[in-house]
Amino acid sequence: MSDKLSDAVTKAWVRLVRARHTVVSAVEAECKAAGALPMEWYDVLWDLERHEEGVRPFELEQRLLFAQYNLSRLIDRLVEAGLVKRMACPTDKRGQMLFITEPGKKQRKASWPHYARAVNRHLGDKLTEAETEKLAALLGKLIEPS
Amino acid sequence: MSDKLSDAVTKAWVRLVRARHTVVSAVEAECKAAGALPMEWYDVLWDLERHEEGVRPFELEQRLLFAQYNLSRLIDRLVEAGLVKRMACPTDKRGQMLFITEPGKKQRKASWPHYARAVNRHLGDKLTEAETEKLAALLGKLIEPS
DNA sequence: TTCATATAGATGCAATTGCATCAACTGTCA
DNA sequence: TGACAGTTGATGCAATTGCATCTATATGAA
Repeated sequence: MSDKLSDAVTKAWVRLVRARHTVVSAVEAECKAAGALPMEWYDVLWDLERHEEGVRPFELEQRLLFAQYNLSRLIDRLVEAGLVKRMACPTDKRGQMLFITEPGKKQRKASWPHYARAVNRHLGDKLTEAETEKLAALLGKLIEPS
Repeated sequence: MSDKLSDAVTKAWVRLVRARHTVVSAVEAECKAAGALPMEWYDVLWDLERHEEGVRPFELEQRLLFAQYNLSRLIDRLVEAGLVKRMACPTDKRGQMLFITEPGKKQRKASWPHYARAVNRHLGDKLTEAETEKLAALLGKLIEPS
């Protein structure tokens, strides 16, 4: 029983993977061509920008669903690119606090319109407002903890 | 205008990425722990199994949305593992025909129940039948060519 | 305190991916 | 025909990812 998949579940599974792939690769290709930052970089910068008080890497890891070792190296790259600053964490000597730099803010902001346009084109324009809300609601159920 | 994202579109975009990540990583982790084949291997084998007459790599590329260079090397690995056979293509000397081997069929089949259970658990069980169908229909609209 | 266990983050190494480009055909059109 | 653009698949090299493990510090129980 539990190792039968209904047609509906199979279809939803396949389409979840396909739709995400189709939409994300179209958006990323367009944004890359336009010179925008990669999506992951954008996400980190955006999170840091909304938390001016500083962010711990493990928070980012949880909020953005990164693997720890990938995030660690992504931060390296962001720091090297001058978009993020690492500071020692005052309350935990193991840890660090991350901050977005001015160039980071500038580049994040410059990338935004490209993402907005691309997401509208490849997602927003394909659904009505009501459908979009319905989709978000259904996807929400897949994310909620069990 | 087109570089504004409505709240609904933003939410759907974020959740599309999150939901796929959450569901796929849960499914893959479970299947891997159970000793099942990786999802990509499974997909290729399943496609080959349904096309006993042989499959050209470029067909796989289109049907399964692989990048050409990734597929080329994935096939290398499958051949090396003895799950797939490469044969010269009789009608196009540039090309090849791919076939699943008996061990390939066996392993594909052995992996199936693990995928079925995991997909049921992480997707099917989170939605009603009607919701699942609605989700598939909405995702379908994101895949359809423009 | 003091030891055991858990958490934060980094890193060496192997595997995979992305990019650019190549060689070997095919198919088309003059 | 025969040049030429297009297709099929492979590959060198750099970048990224995954895995396992490590160091340093924190935390909690005895």
